[in-house]
This record gives sequence, C-alpha cells and structure tokens, in this order.
Amino acid sequence: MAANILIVEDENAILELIALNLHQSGFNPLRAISAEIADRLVKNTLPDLIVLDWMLPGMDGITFAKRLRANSDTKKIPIIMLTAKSEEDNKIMGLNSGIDDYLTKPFSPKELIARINALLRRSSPELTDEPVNILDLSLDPLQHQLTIKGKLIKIGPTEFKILHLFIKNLNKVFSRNQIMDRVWGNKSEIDDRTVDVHIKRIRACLANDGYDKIIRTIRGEGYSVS
Amino acid sequence: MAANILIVEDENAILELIALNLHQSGFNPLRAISAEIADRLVKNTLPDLIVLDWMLPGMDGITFAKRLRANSDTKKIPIIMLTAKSEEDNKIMGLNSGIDDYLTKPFSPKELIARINALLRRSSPELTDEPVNILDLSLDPLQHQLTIKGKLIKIGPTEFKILHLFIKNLNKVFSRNQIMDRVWGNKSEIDDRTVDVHIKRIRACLANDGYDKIIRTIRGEGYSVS
DNA sequence: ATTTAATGTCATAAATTTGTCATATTAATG
DNA sequence: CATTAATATGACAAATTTATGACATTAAAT
Repeated sequence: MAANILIVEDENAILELIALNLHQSGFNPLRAISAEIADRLVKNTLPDLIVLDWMLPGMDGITFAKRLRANSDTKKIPIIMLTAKSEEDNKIMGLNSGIDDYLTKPFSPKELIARINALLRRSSPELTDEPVNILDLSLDPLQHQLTIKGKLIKIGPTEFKILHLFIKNLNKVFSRNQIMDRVWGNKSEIDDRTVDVHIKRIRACLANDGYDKIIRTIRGEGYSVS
Repeated sequence: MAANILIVEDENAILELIALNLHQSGFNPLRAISAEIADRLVKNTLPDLIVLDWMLPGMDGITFAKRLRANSDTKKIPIIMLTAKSEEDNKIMGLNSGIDDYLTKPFSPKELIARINALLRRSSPELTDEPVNILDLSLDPLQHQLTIKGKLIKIGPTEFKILHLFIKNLNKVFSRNQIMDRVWGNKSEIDDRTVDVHIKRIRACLANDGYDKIIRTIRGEGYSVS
C-alpha cells in the first residue's frame, strides 16, 4: 500500500519535481499549491506525511502546521518543512510548531526520500514476514501462528506482534514506549499499563509449556525476551 | 546510560526545542541560558557533550569553549557549535578553539541528533549502549544486565546506573554531587548519605564474587572504580 | 441477532526499590 | 591513644513499579 504524501508548495516547478520523485520512489503524491487547498485535501485523505513549504502565499507554512497540530485527526501526521537557505534563520527553530524534520533548499531529492522513509518508519507499526524461532517455539507471521514443539498455541493479534518483535530482537530490552511505537504505531494514545496487560497475556499463552519465563521484566526499563 | 547533553543557548524557545528533541532521542538534556550558568553545570555534572550557541550574552561561545579546553577535566568533552550564518564558517574554523563540529541555523533536529550520535560514538563508545567490562565483570546497557563470569547478577536500577557510570570512567573519582547529578539528574534533592547507601548496595551485589573491592572510597572526595 | 474473540482500562494486590535514620566502623590528626 | 570527621551498614517505612483479575466496549463470526 503506497503511502500518501501531501506536498504543499506554491512554486509549481518544485511541486512537480518533488511529486515526480515521490512517485518514482513508490509513494503516492498529492499536490497542493496553497495552504487552503492543502487544508481540504488533508481533511479528505488524511495523508501519511506532509512535505510543507515554509513560505506560502496566504497562510504560511508554520501557521498551517500549527492548525494541523491543533486537530486531533491530523495531530500525528509527520511534517517535513522546506525552508530556503537563510530564510528567517533561527526563527524557524524557535517557532516549535511540531515540525518533525527540516530540509533546506536546495535539497537533493534523494535526501528528501530518505527522510520521508525515516519518518514513515517511525510512525508506522512493525511489519515483517520472516518466521522466527527460539528453542521449540516458532512464530510464523505469514500465517499468524505460534507453535511450541509443533503444537499450535492460541494467541491474540496484538500479543503476536509483541512477541514477534521480542523474538526478532532477542535480549534487547524494549521500553513500553518503544513497544507501543512499534506495535501500535506512534499515532496511538495507549496507556503504559496496557502494555503490561498484553505482556501478561503473552505469558499466559506460553505458561502451559513453561515458556512464560522467557519474558524478562526489567524494572524501570521495560521487557525483553531471552 | 542516557548521555548527558548540555545545551548552552540564550534564546529560551530554541533551548527548549533542542532539549525536547534530545529527550525524545533518549538523551538527558541539561539547560543553560548563559556561559556562566553553563560553567557551573559543567563542573558539577561533567556532561558527555555540549551543544553551544556561538552568540551568547556575556561570555561568548568561543571564549567558553576555550575555557573548557584549558581545563583537564573538561578538555575532552565534545562540543557542537551552533552558528547563525554560514559566512562565519571560516572564522570558527580559524579560531581553532577545539570545536568538534558545528551546525548552521536553521538546522533539522534530526541532523543535530545525528551529529551528536556521531560525536559520542567517536568520543566515548561506552555511551552508545555497548557493553563495558572489567575483568570478568560485564555491564550491558542494551540488555540492562550485569554479569560476572557470565553469571547474571541481580542489581537495582539506580545501582546499575551508578556502576555503569563508574565503569565507563575507570579510575575517575566522582564526588557524591557528581554522582547525584548524573544518576538522578540535577533536579534531585537527595541526601549525600544516600549515595553511600547505594554504593554499599552495589558492593553487596558484587561481594559474592569478590568484586566489591573494585569500588574505592576516596575519603573526603568520593568514589571511584579501578 | 447471538455468540465469541479481542482490546483497553481500572482497581487492587504483590513485588521491588528507594531514601532516611540510627548506629557501628574506620581513618586521620594531633 | 583519644578525638573528631567521614564512611559503612542494617533496618524500615514510604514510594514506585509491575502483576493480575474483572469489566465494558467493540469487532468479528456464526
């Protein structure tokens, strides 16, 4: 599923250049030549990410960004701001409008793509397909199945994702926030304690075979599977 | 484990923005709005890295940097200088004040983080979550565990942090205040004696394997691990 | 329309850590 | 050796963090 990237840029040449590059990189570009048009597009399509020019006729970029941040539907959409070299200099940093990243013109399309990918990775949940296993325990993401010694174990989807994350990263300690980011995606607003409950549920699934002990609690830090 | 990064910046909005970004990236930001305040903070906390604004009221950034370089305790702390215009480039480089890197405003938070990581990696590999060890004792921040001869040792979170600090800085003597600042953060109001108790607890953890002796008490000064 | 499964949140219990205090030890100094 | 100052240690209650069971809500399946 191609991510929708909204480009807000009043100079048509640049707009098209960016759109072309995004398209070639497998994204689905949406175009807006003003904040007003962008506003309508955002409401309708809820893009996955916005590339926003700092200088716009009418409503400027910062104002637009602030409006997005004020609305709970659009609050979590990552924004990359485009700025001209010496435009307003340090004022940009000071305005703290929830921009996720900056890019100074002129910039290389390659760099833009790289940063878009980085931001998208951060904002969307974990998904990979490789089967993983530890000891007699095996996790197959394709079939969404957990087996112990070949025996199929019943486990919920969320629990499966968390366990998968852990087993893919053996011994690594994940904080609750990291788990939330990588399983729910960072657009979620979930309580910390909820992670505990899911951990408990995973343990319950594994307990019959004595595998519940593989999930360590690292007090004050998070959880980890060894 | 989290690296302490001192930000010296007189514009509060920028200061806070940087602090926020550092925090989100897992660093522990310390704030100073003047070189004078920074001076005191440096003495107490010996930050792992300093982000320093070029233009400061009172003592300017370059002067401050030179002072840091003149003191053997602070000589090796990496400094990233923030400058307003790229024209200053030559000037800064020419001053040869021991700046390790510089960034021109406006810059993306991401770029700042990237450079901080690069510098930390170069200056103190220990801070980048790699395991540290002496003899058969090994401390792995990533797994948050302490092992002696491969055997897992139970140790509390605070004790872990203190021990990690010590082992990262072998032979360096830390005063109780420095320990408090770097482990509890400089906002804590904790009794001096409390540090003693934690040291005692660390020793207790290590005692079974005879490793309690690695923590030396330097009377009147503090503690140190050799 | 019912039943089943999954989720997130709470309240409460259980476990662990933390800071402090009182007291014992130890080192330094004259 | 006596005195003093600093550090070590054991005990303990408060605070923090995690575990767990129950419940309401929603989605999915029958």
